[in-house]
Amino acid sequence: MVKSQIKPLPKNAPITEHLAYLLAQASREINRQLDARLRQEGVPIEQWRILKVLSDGKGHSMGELADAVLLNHPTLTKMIDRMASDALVYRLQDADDRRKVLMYCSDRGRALAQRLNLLAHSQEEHIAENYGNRATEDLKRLLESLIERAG
Amino acid sequence: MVKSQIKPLPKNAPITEHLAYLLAQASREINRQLDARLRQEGVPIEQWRILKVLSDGKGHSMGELADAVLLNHPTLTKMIDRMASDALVYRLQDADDRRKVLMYCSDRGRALAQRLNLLAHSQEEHIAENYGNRATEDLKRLLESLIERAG
DNA sequence: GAGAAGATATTGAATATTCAACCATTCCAT
DNA sequence: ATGGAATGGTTGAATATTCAATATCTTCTC
Repeated sequence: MVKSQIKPLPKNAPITEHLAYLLAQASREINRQLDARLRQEGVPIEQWRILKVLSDGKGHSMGELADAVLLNHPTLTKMIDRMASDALVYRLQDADDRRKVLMYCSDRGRALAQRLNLLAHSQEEHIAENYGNRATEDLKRLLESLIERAG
Repeated sequence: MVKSQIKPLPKNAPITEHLAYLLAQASREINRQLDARLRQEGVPIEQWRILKVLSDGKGHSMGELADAVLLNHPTLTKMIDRMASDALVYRLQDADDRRKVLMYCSDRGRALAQRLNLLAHSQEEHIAENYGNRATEDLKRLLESLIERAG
């Protein structure tokens, strides 16, 4: 039995060998493509994420939502302000813990979410076609386990 | 022979099943950790990338650099302004094509780059330890090929 | 149960990013 | 060679994000 063939990252490896860089590059590119599709509805990616999470119909607190959609609290507050004035979502104070604000999406928001889901779904399919189902699935599973350990 | 076992993404899959989301989440988390380390030197990730690219000693045009460090042009211009006033980098007009500006890093910049490389390298090692060499390598190769096809 | 400590969300000022317009230079066609 | 298109970079205004401070409510402790 032979020791692992994998060589350690050389001290002065090019930036393209760093995991942090590869993740940033891939994320940037894929999200740029997704963004281009969602712009058909004039909606930035973060709003799609918010609508998607809220379309389960349950109330979600701001903190919960911020984690789920990868935004920090003040940024989310301001984005929700915009979406509320577009009548896509609305706030209700939590009766059990009155510090909390529960977010819901309106019928209008839910309808938009559905149209956005179609656009996002078609992008996923496009990736799977070009890149291969196997590779796509492998990549997703590796990312999930990285996220789990890194958290 | 059996057809692929991989099932297509359901129409209303949770957001955590979307590749774009997983990439954003993983990139955010890993880069947040890297950022925390680089802050020991008071430098944001983008400046590390810039210094790393420029420490080959050759001149790099702004456009070239913007691509390499994942910033768009105006953002890069302003960041270079700051780094130039910190005497980390300097501009020289390209003699062959006077539209271009070539960027170089100073000795001070190169020294900082070396310290940053150590911090970044130790993070890579930390990831490889916690996550496994095999998984880390697999993930990198999958990301590289995704980037290649998506470009 | 009173008061301190912690949690949740928002705000306002400072900072950073983006979009569109701009200037300078080079390339290309005539 | 000359005028128009294309390329490379910067700037300024508009927009978005972040940090620190704040207000409100809950929980814990004595």
